[in-house]
Amino acid sequence: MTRHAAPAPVMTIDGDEDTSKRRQIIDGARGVFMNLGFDGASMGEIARAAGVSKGTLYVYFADKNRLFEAIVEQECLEQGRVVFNFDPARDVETTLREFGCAYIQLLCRPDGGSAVRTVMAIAERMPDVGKRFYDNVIALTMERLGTYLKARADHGDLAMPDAELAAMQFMQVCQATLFQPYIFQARPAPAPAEIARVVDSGVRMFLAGYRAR
Amino acid sequence: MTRHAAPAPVMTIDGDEDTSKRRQIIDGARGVFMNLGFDGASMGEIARAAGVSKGTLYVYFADKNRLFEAIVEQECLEQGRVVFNFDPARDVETTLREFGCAYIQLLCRPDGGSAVRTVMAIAERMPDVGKRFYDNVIALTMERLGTYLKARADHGDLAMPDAELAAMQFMQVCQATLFQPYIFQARPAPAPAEIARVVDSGVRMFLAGYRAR
Amino acid sequence: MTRHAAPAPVMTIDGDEDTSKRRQIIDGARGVFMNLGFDGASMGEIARAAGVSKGTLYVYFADKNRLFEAIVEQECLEQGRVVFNFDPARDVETTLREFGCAYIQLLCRPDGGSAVRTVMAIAERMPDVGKRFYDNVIALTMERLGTYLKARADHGDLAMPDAELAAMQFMQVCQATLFQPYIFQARPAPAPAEIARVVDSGVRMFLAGYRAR
Amino acid sequence: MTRHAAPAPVMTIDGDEDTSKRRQIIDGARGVFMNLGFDGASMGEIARAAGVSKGTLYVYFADKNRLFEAIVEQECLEQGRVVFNFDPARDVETTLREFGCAYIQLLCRPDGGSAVRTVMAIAERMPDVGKRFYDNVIALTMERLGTYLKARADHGDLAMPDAELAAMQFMQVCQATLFQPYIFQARPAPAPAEIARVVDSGVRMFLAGYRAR
DNA sequence: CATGAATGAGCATTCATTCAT
DNA sequence: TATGAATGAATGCTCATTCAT
Repeated sequence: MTRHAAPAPVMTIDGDEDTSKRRQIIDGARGVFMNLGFDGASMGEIARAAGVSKGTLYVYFADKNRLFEAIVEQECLEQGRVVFNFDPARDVETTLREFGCAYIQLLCRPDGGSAVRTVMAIAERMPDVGKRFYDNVIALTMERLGTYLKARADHGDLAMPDAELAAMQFMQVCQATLFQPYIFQARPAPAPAEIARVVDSGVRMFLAGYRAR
Repeated sequence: MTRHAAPAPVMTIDGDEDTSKRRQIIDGARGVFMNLGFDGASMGEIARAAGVSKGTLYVYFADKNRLFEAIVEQECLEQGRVVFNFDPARDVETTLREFGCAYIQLLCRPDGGSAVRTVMAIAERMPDVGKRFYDNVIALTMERLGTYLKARADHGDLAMPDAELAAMQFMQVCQATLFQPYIFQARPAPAPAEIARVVDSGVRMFLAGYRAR
Repeated sequence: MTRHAAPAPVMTIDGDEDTSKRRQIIDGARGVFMNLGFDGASMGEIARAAGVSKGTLYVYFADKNRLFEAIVEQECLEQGRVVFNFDPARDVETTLREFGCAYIQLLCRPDGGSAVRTVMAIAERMPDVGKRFYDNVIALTMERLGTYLKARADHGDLAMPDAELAAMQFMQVCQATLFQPYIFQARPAPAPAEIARVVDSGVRMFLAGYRAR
Repeated sequence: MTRHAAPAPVMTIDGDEDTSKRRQIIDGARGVFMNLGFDGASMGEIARAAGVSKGTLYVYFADKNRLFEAIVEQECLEQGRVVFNFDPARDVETTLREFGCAYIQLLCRPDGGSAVRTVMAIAERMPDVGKRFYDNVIALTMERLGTYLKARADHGDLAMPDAELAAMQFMQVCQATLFQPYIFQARPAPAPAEIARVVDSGVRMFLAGYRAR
């Protein structure tokens, strides 16, 4: 899926094509892109950060756009790999509380916030990149949570007409006073206790609305 | 070196400094910055859009950063001027529904979304700008809604330990499936009916959680 | 005709728009292009030769191609302005001899030869430029000589079915052993005496073929 | 550093050094150089066209210049091998007409024109290459034609003081309206009928001037 | 104050060349 | 010998900024 025209290593047994240079570039470039934004990042800076020459960048990526796309793709993969515990057998309150805290912690990690910020910033000029990130990261999480909620609804704990809407509502409610001050640099990343407090409040409101009577 | 306060206009009677050139520049520049982002906007383009020469830009603003800051400042002022009907006498459900719809419509207007996107994008490099926007636009709205909610709590309609948290929760819950797909360009701006549906659901959840029993 | 989007001088009385910078750039660039060829000439070198900054080049010309086109256009104008004495009243032999010598001298001047070489070299990638040069320089001279020949034919001195073909034949015959060794750098520019000898021989052959009997 | 003479092939019986890789490179590179010019041709493109790696290019040729020189050398050899029928026993008019047509056809073939163009273009920067091409292709043809003309002069058909000058005059006169429009891309390659017409006219003029009386 | 011509540092990108394998 | 990954200098071009008028 993410295969590119990069030179294939000759003597590796397993198919990890992303080893060595290509991966090294992506790893180095991610930080630069995320810290400075697409326009703010220069290929020279990226080359330095990745520990390769500028020319090598172009051996593995056709141009700056493609390199950026690969970074976002990688970010999608990694953020998509984050697994929350949606075991349908677990009780709703604990599950939501744990998920909420983990989700906010992810969003408010320097990496998480930067990815959201950087991709959102470029979305107008590179809609495909924006859509891809939304689909593979945000919508994916929403779907997974939605599936869990539906399972609990079938189980009789919850009652809701639209599980995915409910999922997104919960994800949003958890952000409440946490994410926006952080992403706008109005406040530093929230402390775990603060997160717990806000998520707790969110869980209470969510359950008040959707608990089966 | 060049002054930041606008030159005193010679022929105006009242001291409205923003009347003439300075204002004209801000008005022209806003669109360019919001559509193309800070880095994407060039001073030449801005000069053209504002109908002045590039040199004149530097008569009123020390550099590109300062001009951008002024734009955001102006944006704050204007978005802060948006008044929602928080008449403490109005009933909660209607007030929330109306506010929610208006708020989402504002966020999902090309201008509204662009401002959020543009400021968020630059927040890492220009934290002051980000903080200022957050404080004057988002937090301000939160405070106003919070004040209203508190009034209704005092009135006995609602019961809540933290009115501002509740306010932000409501603002977030209204965004649910609407704002993020829009800002990431995964979907076009939501239709009014869709907004109404999501806001409705948000109001229901909010009241389930905070209605006084 | 050759008007471009260059800034117009404000206080000149006559309409010489090409004064100052634009002209200065063209003059400086010509040498660089002609000596090094289109690809060999760098915009940096051109800027240095013209005594302006690299940025200024782009104020007057959209890109390297356009600058080159302007050079060729200028060259066409100037080479087109070269006037040979085609007074229809003059006798054929003298006229041809004088024209032939002047023409070869033009072709074998460093400037003349370089223009031919440089434009010919780029003709495959920029056919318009090649065609323009051919039309405005070579074909124009052919037409003027053709017109003269026709006049002399009408006068009864010459007899020829196709005056323009005859004109080109004469132009080619004059080059004989002179132009190609020069343009291929196999020999330095021919001395006037050598030119006279070859042109003389060409005139004799031409008149043998086309003198009216 | 790297040798210029080709590596001694290990498995060929006869000493034909140009058989294998070196020849393969030259064959592949010729088209690229001729189509794109010296500067326009990249070593990467050449490697691809020749079906070898970029590194291999440098095994056989010290650098791009040396490779180009070898191409021209090869071109000289091949164009020098083109044999026109200069049988001294053949009658002058037929011989000239046939040679003229063949010569123009050669010049106006894509390959022929491109070689002339490409070498002429580089002659200022690589005078040796230009001279070599002139000597081995153009002058050689001139000498052969000159030798034939002299033979016919000795035979009594023609009378001329300088056979090589006469040869070049004929070669030039044949080009008349054909070669320059073609090489400047002002017109497509001339049709055979058109060539015949112009060459015919050239033959007539030539014989009028040099036929023994 | 207003202009816009001029600047030069900076950018993304290309490409001849090298070298370890 | 043959490879192709890696290099880094050089290129065309942009743009924030300055300054004489």
